[in-house]
Amino acid sequence: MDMRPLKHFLALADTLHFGRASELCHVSPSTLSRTIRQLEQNLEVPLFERDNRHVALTPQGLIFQDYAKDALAQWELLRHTLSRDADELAGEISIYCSVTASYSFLYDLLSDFRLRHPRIELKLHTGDPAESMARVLDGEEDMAITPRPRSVPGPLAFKSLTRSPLVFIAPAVQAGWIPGTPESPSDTQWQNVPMILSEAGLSREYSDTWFKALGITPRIYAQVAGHEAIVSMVGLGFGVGVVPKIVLDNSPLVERVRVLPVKPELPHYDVGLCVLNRRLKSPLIQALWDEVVER
Amino acid sequence: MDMRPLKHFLALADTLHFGRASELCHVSPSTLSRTIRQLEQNLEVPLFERDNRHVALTPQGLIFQDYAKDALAQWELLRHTLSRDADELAGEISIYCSVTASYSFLYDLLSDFRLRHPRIELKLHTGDPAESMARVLDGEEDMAITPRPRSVPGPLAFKSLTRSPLVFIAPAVQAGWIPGTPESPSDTQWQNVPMILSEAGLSREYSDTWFKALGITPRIYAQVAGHEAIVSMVGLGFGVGVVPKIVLDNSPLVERVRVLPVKPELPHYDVGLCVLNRRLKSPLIQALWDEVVER
DNA sequence: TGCCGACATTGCGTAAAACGCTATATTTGC
DNA sequence: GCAAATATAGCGTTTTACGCAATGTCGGCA
Repeated sequence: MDMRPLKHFLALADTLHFGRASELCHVSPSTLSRTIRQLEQNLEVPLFERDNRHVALTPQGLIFQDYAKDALAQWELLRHTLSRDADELAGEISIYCSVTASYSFLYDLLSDFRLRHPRIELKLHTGDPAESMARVLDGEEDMAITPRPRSVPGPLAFKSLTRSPLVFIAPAVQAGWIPGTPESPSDTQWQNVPMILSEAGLSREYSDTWFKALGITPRIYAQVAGHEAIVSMVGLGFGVGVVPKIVLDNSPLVERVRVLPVKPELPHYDVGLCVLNRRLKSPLIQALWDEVVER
Repeated sequence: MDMRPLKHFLALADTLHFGRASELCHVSPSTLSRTIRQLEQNLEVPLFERDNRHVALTPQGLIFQDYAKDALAQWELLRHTLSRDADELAGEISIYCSVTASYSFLYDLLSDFRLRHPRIELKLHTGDPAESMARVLDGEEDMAITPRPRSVPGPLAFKSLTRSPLVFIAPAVQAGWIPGTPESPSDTQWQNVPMILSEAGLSREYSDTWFKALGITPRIYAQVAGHEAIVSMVGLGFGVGVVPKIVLDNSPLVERVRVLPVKPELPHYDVGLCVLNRRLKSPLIQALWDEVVER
């Protein structure tokens, strides 16, 4: 935006003298004269009454003077606002994660980040990790805390934050169907166990693979969205579930459940930050990304 | 003021697509791209995060979007305001006149003018007509109602509005010093008459000339600024005054004074509108001038 | 009254910039 | 891996902006 016409106008309105005003603006008198003429043609009203000897503001010029002062002030204010924002990163980052992530390591990460970039607002959306990839790919969220999938989609970048074993959990109270010897699984031992599994997502895939590898057909009692809900249901005694251990560690129901020491163990759950590759160029995203990389 | 950068920015911010935005703005995509880049360089902050495939507003872009909408709205508002003012004359005209003028013919003139140009504000300043010329010449007033001087100064235009005889007035009540036979003036008759005259101005000049022509040296009791004050003092019985008859006609004290039928009569007082020639180009001034000419 | 100086404006030649077309590089979706 | 999409850089042309010098006009002053 070229604000010179406004500045030139104001200089002339102040001095009422083309020569002096043009000096103030560091342009030739002819340039100033043409600038004013352009303004007048643009607005289709005369701003100055003038002859070869006198210059005076018209009533419209008086109105325009108010406008010009205002517009210039707003422009300068904008520049200051923006330049302050340029020095210090500011804006908004939306992060999708599970409740557990928001309670555990993510909390520390974001605390540090917030101290370093107080003017970046973080919007935390919690939900089922199974959806996290899709949400990031669709651009609904800037980032997500998500388990590393078997293969990371091309447009996505993934940075591991923590690992956590997937574990079988059973109610802390006794129940007839809880496998007595989880170290040596067998179809008979598992066929009557009511399983509480994720509807979808990596933990479900790993569970399915685990059962399939042992030739076991599990009895699925409930399919749940969100690991935290699995803990709840298991704690209530509805069955046996599979969750990352970190979910357990951050659950208020940890006393109500116990880990079944099954063999073979389930794979580890690699939890990390996930973001569109191209969005890494954004200074805000990059700042958070770098914070993670430092760890 | 070229507002296109703002329009282009807003189009891009809406569509987030250079191709479509450039169509909306009737420019080529490369032009739009350069316009945005210029804005960003000017403000020294990025407004869009973009690669070859995606466009997104930065936090600063969001701020600028608010600014741009606002600035454009104000600009349009200004244009409307000014164009309305262009159709209908608006502004301010200052007029200097005597109290009498403001009470008499000027009132009618301005009433009509106000109906025709309701958006022109008139600022009436009253004072001694003797000063009127100087005030107009100095640019302190746009116009003045003033007696036509013996010779009108070059830079001034004068348009006669009305004529009024200069008259001698005496108190209505009897007083020993009031000339008994004003039709035949003589030094003896006048030498003891306390005269109440203008400090300056045409009426004073004419009075002086009248006395001089008759070889009379008047006894000046008081020199007053403003004809109305002369009527007051005469009405109070302090002496004999010289005022334009029109002042008398508009005075509440008209019953307290009477006109002396002196011979020879004083010249007529030619009262009219006076304005700087060069200011006649101003549409406002011209409108009022034309109104006078029509009469 | 006539001349001089001040000053806004215009003509003109040059410099700069703006514009559109085309080409290019990169990315996405199939 | 290929083809479509798309923001952008290069380039030649057109438009615009700028300053200098000239012009015309208005006040002031002798």
